[in-house]
Amino acid sequence: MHDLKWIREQPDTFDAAMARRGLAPQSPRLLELDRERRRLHQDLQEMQTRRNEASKEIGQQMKAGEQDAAGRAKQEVADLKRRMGEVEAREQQLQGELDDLLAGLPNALADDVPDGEDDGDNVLVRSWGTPHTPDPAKQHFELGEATGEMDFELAAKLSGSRFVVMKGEVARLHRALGQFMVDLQSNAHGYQEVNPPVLLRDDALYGTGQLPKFGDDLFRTTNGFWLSPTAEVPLTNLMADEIVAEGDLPIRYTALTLCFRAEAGAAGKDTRGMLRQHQFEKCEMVSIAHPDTSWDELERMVGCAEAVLQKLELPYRVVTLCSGDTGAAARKTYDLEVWLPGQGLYREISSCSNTGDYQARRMKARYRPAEGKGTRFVHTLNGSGIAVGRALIAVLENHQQPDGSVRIPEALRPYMGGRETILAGGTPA
RNA sequence: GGAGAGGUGGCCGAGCGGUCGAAGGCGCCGCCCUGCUAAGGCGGUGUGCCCUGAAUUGGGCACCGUGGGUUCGAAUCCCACCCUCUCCGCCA
Repeated sequence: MHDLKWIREQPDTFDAAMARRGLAPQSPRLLELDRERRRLHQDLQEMQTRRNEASKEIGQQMKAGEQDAAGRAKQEVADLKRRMGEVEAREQQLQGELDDLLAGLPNALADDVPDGEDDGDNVLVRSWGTPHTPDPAKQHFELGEATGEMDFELAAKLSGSRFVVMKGEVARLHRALGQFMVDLQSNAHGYQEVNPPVLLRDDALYGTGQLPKFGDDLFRTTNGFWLSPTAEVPLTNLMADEIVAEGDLPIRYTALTLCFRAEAGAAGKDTRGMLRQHQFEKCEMVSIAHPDTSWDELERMVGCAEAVLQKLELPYRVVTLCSGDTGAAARKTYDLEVWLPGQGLYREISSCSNTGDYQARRMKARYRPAEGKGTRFVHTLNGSGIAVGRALIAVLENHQQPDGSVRIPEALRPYMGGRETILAGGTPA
């Protein structure tokens, strides 16, 4: 959601920002609606003022027994009310139109976001670790299916495509990864652990920007709940309609939750294996930040996500998403891409964004400045810290041994009952 | 799912047709008093929008769960919806 005052004051800047998103100039129509709406609003206010005055007069006249005067005043208010009804209906219509337009517009990109079409134009920031390709370099599903502990056919029986059944050591590894991540983000990085609902109401999805435009990507229950596509939604919406003290910022939350995505636009993409599932686990980080420090907070958050990959000994690189690849709610996004030797590619495993006040405006999340009056919108950030299913893939593929077994990285062993290796000799646990 | 109660300002809690943006208390902020502390005194303390302005200036409008309605006038009356709580049922 954009600030109408900003659009009024700097329509050219605003249109330039929308142009980077591939949109035609929006300000002429918005400002036309805004002008007309405000004109009607002023008329309405004047009529309301007069009505309030007249009603007071009527009260006094009735008390004083001046029936005639009271009758005349009542007539005046009756006329006024008829006109007010018309003006009010028109104003509401314009307001609705304006809200709909504004709600559908993407966030303005940060100045340092590179221009580009798609993920091919993303810009490398740094990389960590040395990608190596074991021989043989099996894909994760080959490793998992070899012992029967990762089973897609079994999952298809229950739920169709884009689901998996994990068993034994693979299931244990998956659980270990999730625990490890949420422990790291909460204990070491200061994010408060939260266990939120993942069945959500319309308002929550609207607040973070999935609605009204991207409902197709989501699952919905028959009684109107949305299945959370990421804990970003419940965690960020904890701040909806709240006003916090300036000194309370930043507020940092983390949660390990299931995520559900319809993957409507991904037909035929990544159909093999666990890379793209309708249901997956993710450790999410959300920061509620002061506007002055939200860019620093973004860098910090990326570091918190990177820490996971470093401790898991997984080579990765950090890229800045280009204009065409940056999500609608974000001002700027860093992706972490982990090396997957089975595919011989870097693949996204975390995405960290600063949305500025875009989501905060939608959900009315504010803080009270220590100095001065009024309230200001907070900035909200979200990042994966990190996707559990994809981390599982990365661990299997990067730490696979020639015999098909997989070495457990040091940091994970406490969560694996001390085990150093799994899938040894193709023997199920 | 059945029966009942209720949704008012940061919190508690009055108000039940006009003078209510809303008593009172708590909390918070400022000042005063008390040679410390506690107690006490005075004042202030919601949000959004519109007009105006150099301004944290002046003025106005709206908001007492949400949306409608009745009325000259609604926090107060009526209707619908949402939510919360209690008991019963079911259940991890």
